[in-house]
Amino acid sequence: MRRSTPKKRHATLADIAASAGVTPMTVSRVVNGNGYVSAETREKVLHAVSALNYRRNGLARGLKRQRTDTIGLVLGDIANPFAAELARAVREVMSAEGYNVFICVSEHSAREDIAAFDSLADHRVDGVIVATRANKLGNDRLAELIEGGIPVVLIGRDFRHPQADLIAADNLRGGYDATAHLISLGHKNIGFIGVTPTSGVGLRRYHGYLEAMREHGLKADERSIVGRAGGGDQWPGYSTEAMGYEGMKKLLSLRRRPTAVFARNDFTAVGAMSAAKEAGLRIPQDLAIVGYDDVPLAAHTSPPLTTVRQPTREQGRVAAEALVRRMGSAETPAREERVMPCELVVRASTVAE
Amino acid sequence: MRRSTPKKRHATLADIAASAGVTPMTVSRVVNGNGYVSAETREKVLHAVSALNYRRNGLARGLKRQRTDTIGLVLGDIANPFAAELARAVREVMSAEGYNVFICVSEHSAREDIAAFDSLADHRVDGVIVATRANKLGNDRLAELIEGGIPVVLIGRDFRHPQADLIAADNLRGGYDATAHLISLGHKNIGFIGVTPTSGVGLRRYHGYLEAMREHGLKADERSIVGRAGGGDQWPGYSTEAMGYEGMKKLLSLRRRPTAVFARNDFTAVGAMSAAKEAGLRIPQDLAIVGYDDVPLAAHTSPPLTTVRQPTREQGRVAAEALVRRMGSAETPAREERVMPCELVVRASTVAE
DNA sequence: CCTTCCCCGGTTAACGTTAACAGAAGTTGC
DNA sequence: GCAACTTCTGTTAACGTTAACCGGGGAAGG
Repeated sequence: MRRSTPKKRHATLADIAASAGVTPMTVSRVVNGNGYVSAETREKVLHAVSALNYRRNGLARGLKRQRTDTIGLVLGDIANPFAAELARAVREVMSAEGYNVFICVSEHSAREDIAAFDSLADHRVDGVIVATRANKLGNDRLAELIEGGIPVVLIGRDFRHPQADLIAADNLRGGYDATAHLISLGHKNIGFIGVTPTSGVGLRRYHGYLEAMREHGLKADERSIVGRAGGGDQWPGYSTEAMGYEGMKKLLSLRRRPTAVFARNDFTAVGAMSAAKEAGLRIPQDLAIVGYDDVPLAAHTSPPLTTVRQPTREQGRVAAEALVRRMGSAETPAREERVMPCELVVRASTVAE
Repeated sequence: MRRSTPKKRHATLADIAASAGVTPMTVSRVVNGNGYVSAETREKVLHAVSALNYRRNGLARGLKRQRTDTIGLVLGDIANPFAAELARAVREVMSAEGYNVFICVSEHSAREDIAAFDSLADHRVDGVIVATRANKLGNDRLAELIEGGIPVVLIGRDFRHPQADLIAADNLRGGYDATAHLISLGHKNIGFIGVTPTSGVGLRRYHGYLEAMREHGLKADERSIVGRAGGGDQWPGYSTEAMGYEGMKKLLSLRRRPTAVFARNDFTAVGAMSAAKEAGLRIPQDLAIVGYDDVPLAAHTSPPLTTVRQPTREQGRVAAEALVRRMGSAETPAREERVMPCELVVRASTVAE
């Protein structure tokens, strides 16, 4: 038998007050645990609270108190272990400080970026941590929010604003180190998977790659740099095994195929490995591969993947602490920037054991 | 030079109204695009809006309107491609319906589960989709919320409530099929990685495994069932390569080691593969492995992983649609349950090519 | 006994928005 | 010419909470 029940309205302070024979103010004191209330009154109130299944209204509360004890975290891609780790670190700090964390996902689209900012701003979160990639429209809206008075901290988003802190890993250096590592192994023809040369602006690790090639007198052949086709949105923004797989296939079809490949991240690297093995190449003897991020998976590929570890947890922690500071101060503090070092992790995908 | 700027207060309707020489109500009409406003007045108002960088206060608005056009999505583990895909599907439907989605992460802890529910309830979201694993405390709080009138839809959470819909994949059948597949290949000694036999209650795919073994007259040896050590929280809830790796090591040390393994999910399977290869075993000749979820990675392991695909996107979509229906109806509709079929995907980790 | 301080609880007035209603001016229809 | 309707704007009163203030009763201290 299927039945519908009429919808209930939420109990309010006034309902509890009436039921307990006190004023709403007294109930407020009880549920918030501040002010003086006699044990007897508290008892009565708590009884009514649980009898009526009362939950305080955060909207009214936030409106009155002018704060919500909530922050927003904007992520580009939730499927990414990097984002997950970041979120975990942010949450740890914020929980300890008494804040809730609401996560919004932008899927790496400027439009969704803006939608996320707006929706968080509308809800009057006390602050926002933004960890999505930079884009013009998003930056503009972000500037508006910041100038409107919302504390903002950026993680790895290439956007400077005098009133927002920026935390980032040193991806330029990481990309440089990864490439230099391959060069030191004797590789001269090194490919890059994960960005189209014409639109790779802003991808730091790609620029690190270019810099290392140039500094060592090597040519970064445009044909050895592959990424999403036509700059379109064929792949969901960040990174996929599919992108690495397709990219590698393209590289393998070149007349002078690279002897080493630097992939923009570990998943792309895994896809590339898969394509290489399918073509009968041995790793690292026939082809050396480097990834980026050191996701848990990287230690368990075969062979295990050489990669660049970024201090994910630390970035999250530092960003959260910066935001707490920013939210706590009556003035808007001046901008701070922290660039944190990455670390090359050498495994068997570049150096045979 | 470092400088602090004094914090700004947000402009309100009244500020705009004063600046444009109209009443707040008129401004409200302009920013919400309803009611009649002359073109001339609208122009004046919009001018003031952008000049003062006005953003409407969602708290006040929500308080007055008794709705926030926002829903909450509670996930257990954000690092998981399954969760990511789910979130994407939910967001797609919800965006189209005009709702924002705020995501909360519980890290598979009952306490965080409750914290997430409370924080969403406090913010008076219009509805909640819960995709975390069941636990007693969380279920109890969830029941309170539901009975308090918040529309709730569950995804894959083993908890029945007469006023909440439940969407789930048929993990029992999936686990059965995976195991039956191994049995049909001639395996008799089949291990399971990802659950401790004593506390594996509620993990459907594990029960599917047990059922298949029993039905085919095979014994599921307790020593061949491995999971987190001591039921503690050594691994972050869900699944990791590390768990699969350690679990496999344990299985390999048995006197009668299994010839096939069913892992609770793909990441666990990858870890297991890594340990098996390290021990010099060939897959699938010496050891067959099946995973679960069919994450993008699964097609790119070596060998590619046999796994069970669940209709992730569909679950998200169906759940979102159910929630929309639930939020839209004046009555609280009766419970609906949808169990969606899984599909065995055979690859080279069980059957050599 | 009088001051001072601590408890305990009530009263008032917002916080920023919008639903509901009211009214004025112009327009249409017959 | 008058009713009925449309267009525009303003007024009022919440939505549910809490900061700030007020006051009475009792205990403590001189």
